[in-house]
Amino acid sequence: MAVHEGGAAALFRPVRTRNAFEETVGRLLQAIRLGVAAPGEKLPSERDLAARLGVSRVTLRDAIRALVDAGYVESRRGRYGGTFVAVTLPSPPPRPAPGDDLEDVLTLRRVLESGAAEAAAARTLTPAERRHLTAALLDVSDVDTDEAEYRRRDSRLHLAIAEVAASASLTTAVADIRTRVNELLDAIPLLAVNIEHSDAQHRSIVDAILAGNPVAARQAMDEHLDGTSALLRGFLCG
Amino acid sequence: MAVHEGGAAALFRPVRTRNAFEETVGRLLQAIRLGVAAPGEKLPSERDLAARLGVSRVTLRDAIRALVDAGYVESRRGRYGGTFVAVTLPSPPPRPAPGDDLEDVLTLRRVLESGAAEAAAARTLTPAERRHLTAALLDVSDVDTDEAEYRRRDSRLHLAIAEVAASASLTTAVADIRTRVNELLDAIPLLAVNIEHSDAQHRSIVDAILAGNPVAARQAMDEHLDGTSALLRGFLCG
DNA sequence: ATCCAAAGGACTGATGCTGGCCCATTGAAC
DNA sequence: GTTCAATGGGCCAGCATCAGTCCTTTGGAT
Repeated sequence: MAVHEGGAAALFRPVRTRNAFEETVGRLLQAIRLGVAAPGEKLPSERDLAARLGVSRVTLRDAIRALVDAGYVESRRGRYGGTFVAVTLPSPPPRPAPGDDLEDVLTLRRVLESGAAEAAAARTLTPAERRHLTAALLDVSDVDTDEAEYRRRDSRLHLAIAEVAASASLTTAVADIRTRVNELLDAIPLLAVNIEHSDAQHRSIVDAILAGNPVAARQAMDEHLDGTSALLRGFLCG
Repeated sequence: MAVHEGGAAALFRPVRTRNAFEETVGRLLQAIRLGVAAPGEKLPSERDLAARLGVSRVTLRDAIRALVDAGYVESRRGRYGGTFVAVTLPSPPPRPAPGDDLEDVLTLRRVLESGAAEAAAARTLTPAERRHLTAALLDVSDVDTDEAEYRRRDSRLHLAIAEVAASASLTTAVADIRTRVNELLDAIPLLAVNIEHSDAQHRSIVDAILAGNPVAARQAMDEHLDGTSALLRGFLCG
């Protein structure tokens, strides 16, 4: 009698997809792409970052070196020096075919992000959290025609929603799934119409969360996600 | 201007919590604890497992050795030999205080598992999937007073629900969160009353999924999870 | 003008993990 | 009874990664 095949795939998956160097590059890229580290901003010092990422300074430096070469960051020596996110970011390399995992990504995103919205609305938010959320919302609606910048602020709003759900693991999961979704979005054009829709939907979501209405928050998020899901399916699958 | 503090914590978290050996032990233990590898069953061969886990055979063997020493598995040499899950599993070591992450775990679990139930109900299941789900349901209701065995079958049912949601990443996430929940459950007693309640709730969940009713599936799962959440909060927090 | 603290840059020895190779054991098939 | 294939057991050279240490650059404080 051998192990049950169904669940085995989920558990006997690779323990480590990438090595420490690659993971580190990925993590930094993720921070830049999601807008957590905005253009021009300074990253933490190498010693600090290495400690936070649980990686040796050598490995971190190799990763930073790769990002410098690729044009994502710049390093300056001396006191008040550091590593800075480039003011003008390189455009991401063209992605290969998204393949089977389109539905995988969309399914997981719906579960995580709608769940986060509901969980956030179910809590009693502190004033700081309410401000954080509102600020992120205003940021998104305040972009003039820079597609890349819009996508970063959009990600930051969605991350902020996950944050106020007050589950660190959930925030992490949302950050990961957004990175995957963004990779797919990079392959398709962003239309002004979509942005207008999104802005209105963002407002509904945040309103529902601030009002403490979990059902409405979930529903608003569902609607919002359905929009981009349809967009992605249309461009990538049709 | 430094990086935005909120999201930074989610992204600048450790790249690797544990080393390859520890991760491997954890993965195998997870498979055993969740009942994916049931007592007496044979694990895949070392060469096969090492490949699936993306780890060298040396590392895998070290991990297996640790599990042999701990009494979780037994190895037999020769053709038709292999590594077998022990027939009587050791009881898990007493856990330290669960601490802050109780709410973290419970929040994420609700998001993932209720989301999985809804996603599963939203699909049109194949006959094989319907059978898989039904079989897992019958398995759970068919346990006589063996607490550990009950928990394994319970986990397998919940995993089966995630599987029929047809998102590999979601299945993985559910497996991980269940491992964390089970660690907490190990610290508290399981009452017969709870089992009866659970059986009825399991039936409602599966019924809703088979009927293709996402709203009912989510609601049933929410109710089910609320039960154990309350139990855990009561025992661990009060 | 000098000093100094904070940052990046560079090196080294120790350790973990890998990939490959061969040996030892077992039970079925012939 | 011999053979053979599949499996666990063990070993080793090489590479990745780590922790620690020291050097270099820079600009504000004195």
